[in-house]
Amino acid sequence: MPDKGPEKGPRITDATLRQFTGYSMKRAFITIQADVARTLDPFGLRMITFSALAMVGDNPGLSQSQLAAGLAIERPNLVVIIDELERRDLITRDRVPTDRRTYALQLTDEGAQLLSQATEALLAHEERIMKDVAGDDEAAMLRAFKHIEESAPGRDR
Amino acid sequence: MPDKGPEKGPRITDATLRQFTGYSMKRAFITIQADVARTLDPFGLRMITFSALAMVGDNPGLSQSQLAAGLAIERPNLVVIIDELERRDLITRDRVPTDRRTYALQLTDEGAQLLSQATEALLAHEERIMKDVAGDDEAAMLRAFKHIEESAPGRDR
DNA sequence: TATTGTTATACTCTATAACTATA
DNA sequence: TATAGTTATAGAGTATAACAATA
Repeated sequence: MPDKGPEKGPRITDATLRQFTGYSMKRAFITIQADVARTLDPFGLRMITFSALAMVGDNPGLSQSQLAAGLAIERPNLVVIIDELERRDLITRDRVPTDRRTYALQLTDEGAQLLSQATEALLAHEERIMKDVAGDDEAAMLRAFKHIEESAPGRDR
Repeated sequence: MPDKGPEKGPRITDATLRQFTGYSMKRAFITIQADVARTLDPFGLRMITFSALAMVGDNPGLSQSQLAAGLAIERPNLVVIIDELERRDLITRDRVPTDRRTYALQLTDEGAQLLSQATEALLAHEERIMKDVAGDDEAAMLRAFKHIEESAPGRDR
């Protein structure tokens, strides 16, 4: 026996799992997710609270139901998220006169400023994570994502 | 006002979020994840239990610690997974004489057969989900995943 | 009757501390 | 003392049922 190399290494193969796009995508996604979480932490934001801020910023005046649908989360789960963002004076819940059931969500100036800063930080991190990915490959990946999303059977949510 | 179109549509934009690869990847991943879950359900498997079967199949005799590391989950969480697979007679926990602390995990014949059937079903579904993705784009996407994973700061887990 | 926001609740996934038995 | 497997537990994230106010 010549050399077994470092005795401790797990030396595990994932050959079968590597056949599946979903497996590779999960690993890449976990990497990105962890980096996003680290990047947003100094702003007191999580992925979901940042997404909520961004979507309210893009769609001022939308309702909680619309936002929940846009974020693909259930309405009850959005309530606590909006509670938190409102408590921090990042968004406002404005009553709408024509339908007193709904709230019109708006960013405060402070919310818009935080969103802008967090967006900038995320873009910088994204650039670092994608630094070894060829520009053509990134474009191809985004095309693939679009087709995958469109392949969903029940994509009416 | 000419035509407002269907009155009910949310008409929400995610322009800001679409700047981020992580956001598009999350949506694509959720699509795939849901399809994988539907596909594995008839086999009584979840994504994580299928992955455990596949990795034991590729690495017969590995320990629970090695498997947990390979699956990137914590050891305590693997225990219940192995409990379940063992109870269903899909894998065995064999004592190893040289180190009585560890178990050597093996697929049973039944486990190997179920793994084979589930793998076949997953590959068929994968083909359907990727049907509109150009072959070059799929290869580019997988290259991108690899670079993203390698960009992780603390990738020593 | 249906919808918006809400409360309560439950289930899954994930993470950590601490124990036991072995080494 | 260190490690493998285990137990208990806690925290996220996510999902459903049911209610009050309003349409």
